[in-house]
Amino acid sequence: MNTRNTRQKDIIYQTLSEMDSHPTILELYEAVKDRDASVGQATVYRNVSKLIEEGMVFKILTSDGCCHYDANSRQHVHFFCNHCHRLFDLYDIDLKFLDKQVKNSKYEVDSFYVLFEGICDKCR
Amino acid sequence: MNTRNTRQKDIIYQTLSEMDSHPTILELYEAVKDRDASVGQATVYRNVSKLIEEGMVFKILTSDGCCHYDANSRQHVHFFCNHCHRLFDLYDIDLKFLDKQVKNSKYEVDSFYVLFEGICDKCR
DNA sequence: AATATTATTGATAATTATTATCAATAAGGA
DNA sequence: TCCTTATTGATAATAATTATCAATAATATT
Repeated sequence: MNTRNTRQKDIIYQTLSEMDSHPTILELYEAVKDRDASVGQATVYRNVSKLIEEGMVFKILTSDGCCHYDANSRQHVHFFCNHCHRLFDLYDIDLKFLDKQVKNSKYEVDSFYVLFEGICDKCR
Repeated sequence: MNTRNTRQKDIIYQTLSEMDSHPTILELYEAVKDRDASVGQATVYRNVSKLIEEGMVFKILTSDGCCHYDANSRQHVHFFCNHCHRLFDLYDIDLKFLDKQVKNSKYEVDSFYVLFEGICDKCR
């Protein structure tokens, strides 16, 4: 037996999947606690790392220091507002061109990641 | 007088500019110390932040926890090898199509950032 | 179903990265 | 040259993440 399916891992993945925001670990931990207060913070860290390795969850990198997480596998761009610090999805940016170049690359590209930074429509 | 040009800031920018790797703060700090051992670590943090605000330096985000920095303003893609953890530039990826979409966006996009992750040619 | 094995957990300590504090220094205008 | 105050270096404080370890529970074996 190599890995085990645990109740905690299920709860963590389900909770993240149902969040449309892109929570930090701490925010995810708070949401998980609402479902099961016994789940520890270290368990959230551990399982999110596992889910990333399994390709079920993606790490989102922004300028604001800490990491955000996303269980949405549909290809999309992230937008980070430097003013209100909101992080959200853009589905109307076409990435087919990039996809094609990735496939023709001499490197083995497992994933790619596109982040826009600027001022969102609400803030300006 | 609002901001001042300091010897330390010059050294930090020059040092980063001449590094073709994309150092972390600590690696940059070590390189800076070789030029002037009196420069403190906090000064490196502070000046890199300033240089980012001024658009002279870019923060590179990878999966490996800490941030890397780049003084190269030429538009390019970063590749992070999940095996050897090297981070390097790709200049042969065409981003014109992204540029175009950025300009037509309803958001004010100040910068965008493209990262590929996978296995580099040396590692496979 | 009962048992044995060991991956995983929760709690907490340790580590690491980054930011804040503050007296001393030095950039640059007067 | 003097004055003002932004910046510095050293260090403390904070925040994010990882390591430790006994207790628990998932699952393979009996």
